[in-house]
Parts: sequence; C-alpha cells; structure tokens
Amino acid sequence: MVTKEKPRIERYSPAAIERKWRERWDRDGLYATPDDDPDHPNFYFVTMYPYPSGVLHVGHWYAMAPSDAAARFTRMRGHNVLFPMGFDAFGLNAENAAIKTGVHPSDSTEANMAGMRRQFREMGTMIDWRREVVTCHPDYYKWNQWLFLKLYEKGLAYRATAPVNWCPKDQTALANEQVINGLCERCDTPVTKKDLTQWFFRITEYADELLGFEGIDWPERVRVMQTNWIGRSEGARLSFDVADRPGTRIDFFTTRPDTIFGATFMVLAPEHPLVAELTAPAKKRAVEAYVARARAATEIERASTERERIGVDIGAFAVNAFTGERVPIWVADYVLATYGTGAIMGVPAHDERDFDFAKRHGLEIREVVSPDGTEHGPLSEAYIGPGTLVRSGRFGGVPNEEAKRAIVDDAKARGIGEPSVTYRLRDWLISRQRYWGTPIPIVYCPKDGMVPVPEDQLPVELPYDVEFTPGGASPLTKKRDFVETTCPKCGGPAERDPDTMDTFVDSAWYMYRYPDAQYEKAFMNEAAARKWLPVDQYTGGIEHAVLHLLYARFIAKALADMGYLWFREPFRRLRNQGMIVFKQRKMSKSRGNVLGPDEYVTKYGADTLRLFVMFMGPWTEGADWDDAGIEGVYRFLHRVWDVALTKAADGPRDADLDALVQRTIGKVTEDVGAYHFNTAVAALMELTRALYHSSGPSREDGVRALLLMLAPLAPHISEELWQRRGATRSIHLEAWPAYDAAKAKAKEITLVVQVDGKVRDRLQVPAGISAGDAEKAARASEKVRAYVEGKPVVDVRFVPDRLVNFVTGA
RNA sequence: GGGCGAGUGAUGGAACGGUAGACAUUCGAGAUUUAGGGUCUCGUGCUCGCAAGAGCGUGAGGGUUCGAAUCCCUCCUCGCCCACCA
Repeated sequence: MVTKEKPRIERYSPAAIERKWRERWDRDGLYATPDDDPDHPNFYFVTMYPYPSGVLHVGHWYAMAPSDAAARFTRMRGHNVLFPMGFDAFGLNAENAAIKTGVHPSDSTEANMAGMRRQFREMGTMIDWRREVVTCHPDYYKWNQWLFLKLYEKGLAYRATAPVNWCPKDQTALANEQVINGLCERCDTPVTKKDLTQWFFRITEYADELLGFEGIDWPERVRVMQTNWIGRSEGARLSFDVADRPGTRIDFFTTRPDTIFGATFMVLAPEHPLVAELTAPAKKRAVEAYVARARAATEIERASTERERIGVDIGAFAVNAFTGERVPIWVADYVLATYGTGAIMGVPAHDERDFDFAKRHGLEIREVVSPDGTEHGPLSEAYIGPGTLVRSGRFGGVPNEEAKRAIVDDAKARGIGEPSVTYRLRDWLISRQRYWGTPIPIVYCPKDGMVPVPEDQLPVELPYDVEFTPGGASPLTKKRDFVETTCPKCGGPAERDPDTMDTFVDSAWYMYRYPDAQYEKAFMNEAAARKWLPVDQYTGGIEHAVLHLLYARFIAKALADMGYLWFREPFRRLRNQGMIVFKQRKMSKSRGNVLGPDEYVTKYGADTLRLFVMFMGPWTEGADWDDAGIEGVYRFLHRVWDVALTKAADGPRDADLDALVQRTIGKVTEDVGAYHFNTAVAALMELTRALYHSSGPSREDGVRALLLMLAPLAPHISEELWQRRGATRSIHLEAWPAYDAAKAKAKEITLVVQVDGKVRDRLQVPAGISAGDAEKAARASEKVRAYVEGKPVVDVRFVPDRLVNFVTGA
C-alpha cells in the first residue's frame, strides 16, 4: 500500500553524511579494537597490505571493500575483530620512480602512504590504524634483519654462488617465483641467467611439509598451484663413472631408472662444473662458444620447446654402469643446472626430449621398455608408457614398475645410487642488488670471514643519502661510509654486505607485527600476539598463490621450529578475490593502467562504490572493470533512504513480509559468510522493493533488519539512517539480525505442474500441501487436463512445496 | 604439451537435479515532480501471433533421469596456472 501523500523527505546525499560519520567513528574510537573483550571472542581478519605506489585504484577497492564488509560482518556476528592495515613500503617501484623523478624513495613513499591512508579512510573501513605496519621504517626492518640472523643461525639462510635469474632492466637478481613466463614480475623484461654469489633461504627444507594443507581452510585452486609449484618427483639419484678418469663420477637424477639400459649418452647443463673439466682439448672452442651462447640467452629463449634441441659433444665418455658401455657426454641447455644435479642420462627411446636430441645428433635410440614385451625395430617416437623390459640384461622380462625398484636396489648395493626425491621448488634467492630494501646484516672480515651483525647492533640502518642508479651491483657498494665498517668479532676493518633483501621477506611475517606495531623489543609482542595469532581469515589476490603465500608458510614453519611461534600455518582460512582487469590487463600503477576511485567517490559516495564492487559479480572470479551499472547501485541506496525515512502507516502485521524478511536474513547471512556479495546485495534490493510497498509494524521490523544487513556493506548510509530513525548508538555496535527458519516459511507457495517434465501450469497453494491434495489440485487445472487427456498417467512425481509431474505412458 | 576453471539474453550476472534468465545495466511506455535531483509502475531471450497462446532456447553432439544450465562421455572455444623439471 503506497501512502498517497508522502511527506517530502530530504534526499540522499552521500557527500552530506559520509565524512561526518567517519570523523565521528574516529573520535569515538569505534574501530580501536581492544586486545580483550570479555563478551566477544577475538577474531583476526587480515587483508593483504598494499604497495604504496601512489594512489589507491579501483583494484584496491575491489580487494579491500569486500574484505572490510566481511570483517564488519564477523564483528556483528559477535566477534572482537582486529582488522589492521599497513604498507609494503620497500621495493623497486619507488626506486625506479626515484631514478626518473629525482625524488628520494623514502620521501615519495611517505607521501604516497599519506595519500593512500586518506583514501582508505574515505572507503569507510573499520581499519584499526593504531596498529599500522610500515615495512620501510627501521623499527620494522630491524626485525627483518633479526629474522635473517635467526635463519642464518639455523642454517636456513646461506650464501652460494649459482646461476640466478637476472633482470637486465632492474639490474637485480630475482627469485624463481618472481619470474613469470620468463619475464620479470615487476617490469616484464625477459630474464637472463647470471652467476652470482647470493643469499638464499632454504625453503626446500620444508618442501614436503609445504605440500600438506591439513587443518587449514584454503581454496583448492591455491593448494593445487602450490603443490604444482613445489613439484615433488620420486626417482633415484644415480652415478656413472667418467671413462678414463678414475674417481670422477657424474651424478644424475631420474624418475625412470627402469630405462637405464637405454641410456646411450649423457647430457650436462651448460653451467655444470664438470663441463670445463671434462671437455677434450679438441672440443674446447666449440664447447666454450656453445656455453657462452646458452648463458646469454633469455629464459624465454632457453625454455622454448619449439627451439631445436641442440648441443655439443664434449669429447668425453661415461660408463653406463648397467650396460658397461662407454656413452658420449654432451652439453645442452635443455638440461637445467638448477634441477636435480644438472646432469641427465639420455634415454632417447623413452623420453621425448632425449629422442629429439638423439635424432638431431645421430645418437643411438635403444628400446628397453616394450608395451608388448617384444623387441621392435627403430622407433618413430619416444615410448613413455608402461611395459616390460627388453634388452636389459638380467632385468629383461620384468614389468617396468617393478624394474624401477629392482634397478635402484641393485645400484644401491653397488654403491652407485639410491632412491631420491627431487622438487621443482628452488631455494628462495633473497639478495637484491638494489637500494630500497632491508640491508643484509652481514659483515665480511678479511680475518674472520662472514660475520653476522650482533643482535644488539641492529638495525643496520639503510643510509638516506645514496646514489641509487643501478649498475649491476648494489648502489650501497658506492656508499663507502656504509660499506666500510669494523668486524664485530675482531674490531678490524671489514665490509658490509651491500645487497638488500627481497621485499617478500618483509611480507612473510608482517601479520605477526600488527597486534602491537609499536613494540620494539621483539619481532612481535608475544603477549599481544597470542591473543590474535594465527590469522583467522586472510583475504587477497589470487596472484600471490605461489609467491607471498608460499613464503609466509615457510617462514611460519621455520619460526615455529625455532620456538618463536606456536603454530605452523599462519593463515587458518584463506579467500582470494579474482583479478580485476582494466583495458585487458591487470590493474597496476607500474603498468600504467589504473583507474582511480576519487571521481566515483565524489559523484556517488563511498557506499555506492563499495556496493558496486561487490555487486559486479562473484568476487572470487574477478571482473573486467566497467562502470556501467554503478547507477543501479546508487539508485538502490536512494530507495533505501526513502524507505527508511518514510513513516509507515499503521496496520496489521503482514505475514508474507515477515517471511520475506526472514528469508532475506537467511540468504544474506549465508552469502556474505561465503563471500557471495553479489547475490547478497541482490537479495537486499529485493527486500527493499518489497518494503517500499508495505506498511505497518512488519515494515518497521523489515527496515530495521535491512539497515543492519546493509551496515557492513555500506557503513555510512546505514549509520545515518539508523540514527535518524532514533537510535542513539552506532549501528556498527549492533548484532547481526537473527534468522528464524520457522518464520521464513511462506504460507502460500507456487506449485509447478508438469506433464512429462514440461511446465504446463503454476498454481498458488498453501505451503505444506500433501501429495494427494497437490495432485488433486493439479488435475483440476484446465491447462493440465488438455495435456493429460486420453493418456494413461503411469506415474505422478511430487516434490513437496515445489512441483507435481504427471508422467504419461504415451 | 600438462593441470584447473568457465561457456546462460544486447551487457554484468542468478538458479540444493525440479518455474532458466533472480538482481542490475540497456532500451521502450507511463506516473510523480514547476524544473532539476531522485522515486514508482509496466514491458524488454528468440520465433509465429492483434491477442489469448504456442513452439524453441543455457557452446556443439550424444547419454543417464519422470525431469538436466546443473550429472556422465566426445568435441569446440575462452581464461588462469605450470611448462625442456629428466
């Protein structure tokens, strides 16, 4: 019933209310979460902190606003929710910008953070800013250095010379995880290999444990990605002697020891140390030229499967320990220095790559596993399936799976091998030859060698006044008064490590810091942290599935083993939003395609933009940014405004409306809890429309429920309306409306009547109608009768409160 | 090449094996308002029809089922992740 003479009400104007409420909430300390709340159990809700690239873009809103809504929802559901925020403030972007603009990274970062804090506030989040973490401040990165030293003590941080991923544009080494399709994760430049002495974190130590996800609620997608990334392979590590060089062996890893009788050559990676040692004088020039070329190639070129598989014979031989034959040793870049031992046995008959290589270079292809157990002539392609061993000495006739074990047993008995597991995962390279990061707390002394900086001398502060143009070595190398120091052990002259740490080290533990960001005496305040950790709910982008999320798990396990943590998984529950794509690309400042929120906020208000990013589609799936439709959400809030402020006429209760309100509560509770924000908003839209056309006490109760459900999603307007309607305390202190399933039942339902599965009529009948009554009502339908007439009804299907289906024998 | 996911109106998207297209956008018609800002109602998958109505319809083809967008098989397309990992 629409009231004819509606009193004119003031219209909804977000600009007039949003700032006011944010200031009031701040003043009242509404989001200053206490560590203890006697009535509400603690819940630690963290969303990935941003990189302070300049300004927030709508991609940030897409990530943060729904997370904030979920955190607010959790709070209304009875928890004392800590929802903190910080900045991942070190990193290449600021430094690269500084090279261009001349503004010091520290200054630009501080300015960017100030701007982004303002924008976060405009979003109307429940962030507890008292606990902010900023990783580029010495009181934070001091503990990065502490973490490094602890890992070093434990043997989990080590220095090694290895061929590493090198970005020629950013002039720094990169971790494996930071090479995306052969391109630098930051700047999309093709990555090359370079031999460098670098610091690594021994993440491979935890490879097996990282494969287990017991007790944590993580999306299948992420678990699969991490599992694939870790890439566990079972096989054997074996060795062949080098011919004519007693005592020299080549170790190699294989998953197919059963094919060892077919190993007709060996291949070493270009970086393998034995290449130089074993190359025959006559082959030296060719081999050196090949190795040089392989090293200069980018990762993309090297990894291309289209590339012809070529290599060079080094003029040396190994002895196949099973056939006793001399097999030639080759060097080829299809063998990777960083996987297994950097050497393989070439079994062309049963490996596609080896097959191609043998074909190209005229090497023998010898079938040793046969699908039918008989020997065949020349193979036209590698056979990688199961079969029985042939041409394999005393193992002939043995099924190949069985032969795997038997051959490894034999090798073990002869002292030339054993079962082994290899991982695709590499140790985490954390040295960066760049300025804007945490200095590595190590000193090199001519007398004492590598000396860790003692804990009481931390932090090793990053000097401000540095010429930070990159040049292949860390800019800090040129800062002599930084590098030149005294040895903590002997007091003599010594030099500091000039490199800085990967910023993923910073983000691997920042969530331990929030519970008390001011605490400086330990890497975290354990008393406070114990009240919150581990993180109950973590949200963030799917793009971190194998970067940040893997590192954070590793660091948690390492810290737990050192006795600093009482849990081994940092994030109990993980939910990822999909990628927000703008102009066909991921939205990112460094990629130059960002769209700011400010215009939308000015025009429609923060509540509209919040709701809009939630309404766009399923949050976990991501979306292409398109603002078509934001008007619809804006209109919705206008309707809410009008409905909430229009006095309802008196009247009786409306059972249908009461039921709808309850059903909406049920649906929204479920949807928001499951991060299905789009359908939650849709349900609220439906409810609002129904309320618009109603009156009486049911309407009043409905409006109340509507505002409460809207509160986590659109915090400003719901607060304004709540208090305009007479409340004296914040809606954000209220409890989520309770769902009453009994009241949610409509008294009338639409009964669908089908004949042979086709809908022929829809009848309004009382809810809970019996099968018999439903059939009777259905048979009475004119429309149905026309379809059933003259046909034998062989079956009648009844689905309570849903449908009746007549199955005819025709 | 391998793994995972997805294909639904003009568009974003809804739909425990049971009313396909909720909720929006768009477009059209009308109401309210001095106007603007807003709000409300109706219509808006395709075909035939003035209409009532009928038929068709969830990438293609097949299957299971009383009943399939949903489950199974084959194929096609797109997205993401991995990719010379021995």
